[in-house]
Amino acid sequence: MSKKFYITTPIYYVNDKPHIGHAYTTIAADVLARYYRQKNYRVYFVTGTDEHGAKVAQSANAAGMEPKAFCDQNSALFKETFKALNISNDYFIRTTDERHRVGVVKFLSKLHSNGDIYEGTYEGLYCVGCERFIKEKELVDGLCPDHKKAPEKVSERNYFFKLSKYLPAVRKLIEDGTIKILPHGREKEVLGLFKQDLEDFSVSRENVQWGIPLPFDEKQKTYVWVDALLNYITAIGYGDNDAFFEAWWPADVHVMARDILKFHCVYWPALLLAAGLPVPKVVYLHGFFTLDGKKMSKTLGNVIDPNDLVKKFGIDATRYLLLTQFPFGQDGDIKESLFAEKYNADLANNLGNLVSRVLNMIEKYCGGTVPKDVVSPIPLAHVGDYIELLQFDRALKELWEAVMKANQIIDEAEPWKLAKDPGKREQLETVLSQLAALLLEFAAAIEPFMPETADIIIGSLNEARITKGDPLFKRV
RNA sequence: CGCCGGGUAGAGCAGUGGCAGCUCGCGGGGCUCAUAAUCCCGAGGUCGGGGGUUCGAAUCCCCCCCCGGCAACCA
Repeated sequence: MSKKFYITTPIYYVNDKPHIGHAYTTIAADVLARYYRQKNYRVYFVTGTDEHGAKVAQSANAAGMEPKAFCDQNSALFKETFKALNISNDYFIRTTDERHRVGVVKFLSKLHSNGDIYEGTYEGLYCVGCERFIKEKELVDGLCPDHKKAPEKVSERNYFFKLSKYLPAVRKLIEDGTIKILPHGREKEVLGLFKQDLEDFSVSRENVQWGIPLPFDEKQKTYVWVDALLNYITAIGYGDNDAFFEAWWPADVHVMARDILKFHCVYWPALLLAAGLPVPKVVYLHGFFTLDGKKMSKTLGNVIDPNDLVKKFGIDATRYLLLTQFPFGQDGDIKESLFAEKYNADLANNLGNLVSRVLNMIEKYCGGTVPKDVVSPIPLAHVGDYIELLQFDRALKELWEAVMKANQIIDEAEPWKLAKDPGKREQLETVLSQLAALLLEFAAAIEPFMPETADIIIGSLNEARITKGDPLFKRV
């Protein structure tokens, strides 16, 4: 039996349309999923949408829709976008799914009966303008800095999770590497959190309507973050399919952006321990990016819709362009204006043109068949290792070095001259066969990143009669 | 206030103690199989500023400046 690999993205909040941040995370996870499938792992790849909470209810109201209808509409947008990006998820979970509700109820009931959930009162300062609780130290002269208004003192009856009881255990699991937090710098950040103010947190909301009712107090709704985290287990059958759940849990890797580190590296393991479940093996926090040096935001109007990129550059190019902006795991800046430049240079000129030259010469000089069975002259030794470490930029760099080297080989060998000299037939056939082998090896290695491109290259070279065909990437 | 990250050629980024690298762009040359593509050569950097450690620092330590993020249900 081959090894299993369960990989997740965060579930995305349906309050917003999909943007390139969502695309970035999901493409990265997709690369891993495809890579491990290629290695014959049994892979289960889950993404989905997070649909509860006051904010969604408000947005639905503003749109004149019922919350569920609003969620149906926006969740569908994510599904469509991921399809447009050729994301190979095995399952798409929605927190409004009935099976998710069943799992959440089971989970919370368990914690409640274990005594890890207790009733308390949350007291805080609430700013109506911000529509949130703010901390005393955030206030300027006793007023909300954004709205210049005094916050109201509000107390709310809530149920709390005994986080404090599990903190030492979670910390130990991180320190001894049972839960790997990557890249390495992030582990330090998480361990730093344990020295700060980690308190028991509320798992319910009294005045939120749009949510999953608590099994032990139907008037209260499940706090949306708890609801959301549980997707990782309900998606694989916690609550309605024990065998399936046992087969896949724990997650081999949770991929996400670094802003939700605390929820995934502290709260989530603690909740799992309380329920007597294994903890995830790896949590990978990738970097944040800015757009043209500015934070991505709706008010600045610099949000990029991944569907627009796909329309302009195609699916594989969009995947490539997003992952090659900066090292995965670090922060970086994305300049949309550079996409076209990089597309032309890397994809149209280097790779696309290489494929054209090789296919054309095989068609012209060798009658459309690869004459010899030889090995590629350029090894791709580390691509797999880099992918396993989520160093996508390095993997792609090694692949592109091979492409550039291939172009050099052609210029040095000058097959067009060899073709004119019958005495050099042997050399001609060898070099073209080597190039064909190189392209096949390249295609296999690029498949996790650019599945369609890989198929086209492999398909072209497997034709009974190879022809030049259409350009892989037209210049823009 | 706190916490995290960044400031390296015109642009985008690697490099974390030992002669400063890659890609794009730019200038010159070559080739003609190819998507005005490709190949070769070249110009271009006080590695944010200052101080220190060291035989030696972009790389380690201290101070400062600038940019971004988290803390706020936008990956």
